Parts: sequence; structure tokens; C-alpha cells
Amino acid sequence: MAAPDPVEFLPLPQAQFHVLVALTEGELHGYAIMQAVEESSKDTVRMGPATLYGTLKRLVAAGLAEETAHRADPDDDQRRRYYRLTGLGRRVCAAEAERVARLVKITRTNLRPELA
Amino acid sequence: MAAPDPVEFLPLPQAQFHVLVALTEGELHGYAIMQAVEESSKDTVRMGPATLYGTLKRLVAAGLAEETAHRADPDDDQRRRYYRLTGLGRRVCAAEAERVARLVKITRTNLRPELA
DNA sequence: GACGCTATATCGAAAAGTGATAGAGTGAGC
DNA sequence: GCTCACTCTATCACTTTTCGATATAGCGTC
Repeated sequence: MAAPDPVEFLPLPQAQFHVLVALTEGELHGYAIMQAVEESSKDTVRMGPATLYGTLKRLVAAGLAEETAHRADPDDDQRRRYYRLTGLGRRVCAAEAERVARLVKITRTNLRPELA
Repeated sequence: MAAPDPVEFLPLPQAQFHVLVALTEGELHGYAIMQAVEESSKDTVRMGPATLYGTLKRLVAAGLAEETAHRADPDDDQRRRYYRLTGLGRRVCAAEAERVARLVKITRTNLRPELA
């Protein structure tokens, strides 16, 4: 079976990219993802529960993320549901990062003519 | 009057960011923006008329872009309507670029552990 | 004068994003 | 044991954003 082309998923909706980026840190549960997104953006992006869980559902449906079996530590909060990137999710996230990196480069070049 | 804080506009919807980035090149008319977006993304992003003109309307309403008076060249196609960034639009575009640049950096760092 | 490209524009539907709200578990302090 | 703030998952209802299809018309050239 042919592996899906990551480019077909681009451009990723904002929230999906945020969650995938957060998951590059490793396995995380929902609440931790919300916090990671807000912290890494210095609170300029607020991701509420509706956005998070809706997005997570879409990512899993698209095969970019998956829920993991429960972790070993028995002291861990049993309510938590952990997610991680799939191999495809990893490739899509990397592809999206390269795509937006081009936009950043264009912006920096054009908005700083004094540096040209 | 206090200048609006660019951060209040973040995160920008995808299409809005694309159009602003295209306009950092200079004044452009709608059709040229569509082409610029598709070319700069190597055809991975397709921006149809509905997305473009709807987005343009929102950008103008938000004060991030504005229509310019007609250009000098009398041979230019008279149907064209030109747009350019406002000062605020410029700052918002730069702020959004820096925001996503952080996501790119995180992704590159985490997805390439062999480089750590 | 037909054909393909340029150029702007809108409609309607689907997809994405979000505030409010809910319900329940956890832990610290009293 | 009780309370209270925080953690954690979840959905509803609404708005905003996106986009395929379509319309209309000028332009260029063969």
C-alpha cells in the first residue's frame, strides 16, 4: 500500500498544526496540549476545550495522531487520555513547517528592505 | 489615538496571512495575488476566487489592507483593482510571521533529535 | 467572431474555530 | 469529612472561514 503523500494534507488548519507541533514533544494528554499551546505562544493563542477536542478528533480521524495505550505509572491521573503522532502525522507536520517557513522568509525579506 | 496592538489580530486565518504576505511584495491586484500565492507555494495551495475576494474584503474591513487609487499607466487593464498593506497590516503580518516562526523552530528541533 | 485567458464577484454549503457550559476526579488545607 | 480550586474530558450551539461552482465581462490573437 502506498504511503499517503503529506503534501495532500496541506495547508493544515491552524489548530491542527498547533496540536501536531505540541505532540512533537512526545506523548501528551489533552489538557497538557492546551497548556503547551498557550505557553509556547506566550499566551497569544488561547485554545479552549472545544477547539482542542474537536481538533484532536479530526487528527485521529485523518490518521495524523492516535491514542496510546495506558502508561505504566499507576499514580498517573486515570482520567487522562494520551495521544502521539503517527508516522504520517510526523511527516505532515514537518511538511507544513517547511511550507510556512517559506512564508516567514518572504515576509522577513520584503518587510526589511533596509537589510537587503 | 492609540495604535491597535498587532497581537490582538493573532492568529491570522490562513488565507488572510497568505494575502498579506503576497502584498509585502508591493501593490497587487486580486488576480495577481491568486497567482502569487499559488506560485510561492509551488502549487500546494490553491486559492480560488471565493477565498480571495472574501479574504480581501475582510482585510480591508479590518484595516489591514486598502485599495489604492488607480496607477498612472493608461495601458494597464482598467478592470484591475489594486491593494496594498496598511501600516497596521504590515505590523500584523510581521507579528504573525514571528509567531509561526516559533512553531517552525519547535518542530525542527523536536523532529530532528539526531541533530540535538 | 471564436476561443482562451484575465479579472472581479457572489452564492451556498462544508469545514473549522470557539464561548459557554457540564460533570466528575484530585489534592491541599482546615 | 468538608470545601474549594484546579484538573480533565466532553459536547452544544453559534460564528467565522474556506471553497467549489458559477456568473459576467473585457482582452488578445488567430
